[in-house]
Amino acid sequence: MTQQGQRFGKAGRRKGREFPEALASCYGAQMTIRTRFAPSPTGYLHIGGARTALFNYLFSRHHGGEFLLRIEDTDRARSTDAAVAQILESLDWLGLNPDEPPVLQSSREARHAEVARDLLARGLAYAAYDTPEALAAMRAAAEAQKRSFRYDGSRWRDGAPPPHGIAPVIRIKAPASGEMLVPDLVQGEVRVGYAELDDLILLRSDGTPTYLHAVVVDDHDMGITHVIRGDDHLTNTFRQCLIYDALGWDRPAFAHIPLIHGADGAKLSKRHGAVSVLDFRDQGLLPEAVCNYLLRLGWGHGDEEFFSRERAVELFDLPAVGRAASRMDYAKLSHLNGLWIRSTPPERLVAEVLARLGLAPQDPAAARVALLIPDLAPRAKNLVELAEQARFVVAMPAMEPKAASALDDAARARLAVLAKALDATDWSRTALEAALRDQAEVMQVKLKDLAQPLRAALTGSLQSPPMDATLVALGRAESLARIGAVG
RNA sequence: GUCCCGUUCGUCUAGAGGCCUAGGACACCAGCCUUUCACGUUGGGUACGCGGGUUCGAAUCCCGCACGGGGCACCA
Repeated sequence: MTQQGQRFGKAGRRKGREFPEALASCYGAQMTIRTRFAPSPTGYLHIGGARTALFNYLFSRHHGGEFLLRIEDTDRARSTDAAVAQILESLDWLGLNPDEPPVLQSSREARHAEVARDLLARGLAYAAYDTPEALAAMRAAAEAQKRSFRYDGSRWRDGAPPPHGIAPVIRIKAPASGEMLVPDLVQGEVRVGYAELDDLILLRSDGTPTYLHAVVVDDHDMGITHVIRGDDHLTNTFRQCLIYDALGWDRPAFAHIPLIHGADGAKLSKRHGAVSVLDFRDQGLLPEAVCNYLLRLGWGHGDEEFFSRERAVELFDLPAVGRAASRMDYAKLSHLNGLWIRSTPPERLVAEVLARLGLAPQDPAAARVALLIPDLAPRAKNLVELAEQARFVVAMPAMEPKAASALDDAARARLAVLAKALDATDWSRTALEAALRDQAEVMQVKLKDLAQPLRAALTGSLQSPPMDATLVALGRAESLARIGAVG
């Protein structure tokens, strides 16, 4: 059995999904897998889109294929250059850069029209002369009779004479009976009666392509082998297959992944909190954590929770993706981010923190930050917190009330003695810790009763990394100055 | 309304007929560790939507119901 065969052996029967032979063979065939992410630039890249992009990326990488990007900007009124830039920036931040330059759908309108006209010439599509008003009336009539609306273009199909003064749309001739079967790598076999599908519009009366048509033509021309997208497109797939079939083109494999919902189970929107990828970046999340979290939404691998990009590429495959929508859980994202912060090289964290504190790398305070980061990292859930916690080494902050109350007369007296002892100590963590313990013993107080006042004096707070680390980061002169300042 | 899809702890999930007195993670609670706060660690409670089948045996297969989501544009 080949490696491919084994993989499909497990995947193909997962969760009761039986994949048809055709799909199984295409899955194992020696072809280069090409996936694409195709957002429309009408707003920022949100978390749902990011996951779709991630799954496309991971799937193509897992199978040694390519990942492409297409900007679906055919809706000129709503598309903006700013949105395109934001999407590109978001994908770059997530580390999901396409293997080829992005394709602008708007640049391909001539090709879309050409394909539609070809269908028309071959008698597989027809011109329809209904006005928007007439269409609206038909829809209203259907609703009044409580039956679902299905466009009936038999007049034009049968060659009724074109009326004057109405620019036609081009509609496809859909089969009237039978059943369409669409194999889906996530959903299994999905079927629908042709009677449910009507003659959709390929080209609008102004000659521009509709979404359904443009997508089919572009995916075909770009050599897309696997269309992976949100399951809000599932029923669109039937309509697109109508076009593929009419054209005589091979249909790509489809995979419709479930949507992400907010904590209340409703479609994710701004009121649920941060949903834009760039918001997550600004809130101090690491791209690795965001991808890790997104990967675990709707997909799992045994008890594993922590996935590097490499590990994700190694393990990810479509048949293991669940079919139910999942809810966004910010607490878990935050936890994962903490995990990632703890496993990120300190140099990178230092760079992030310096940027957030507005410090140049050559700034004297930058060195103190760098010294403290390894001890700060386990205490922060995100980069914003990390930067805030490092701020005290740059300049002595205002004393917190609780910290101030830890500095009573007795405490200050102890600090004065401690300062002398420290000044006589080698400025290393081990020596400083020993000195601290020695002094506590000499003063006959608990270490805590010496450490907390010291912490208050040094950081203005009652929470910080261990005192030896803090003293080293601050340096001898600054540490003694801060102790002196409260005496 | 109609078509399509779904339903395991509060949440994300493991689970492909016996390994399930249902496992892991987040969150929550309690203990330990400790120089504070974290980190770490130990333990705890909480789930197979409901009803019928099939089977010696079902979270797993089938049917129905309920509930939820998505689509039904000259938007994408």
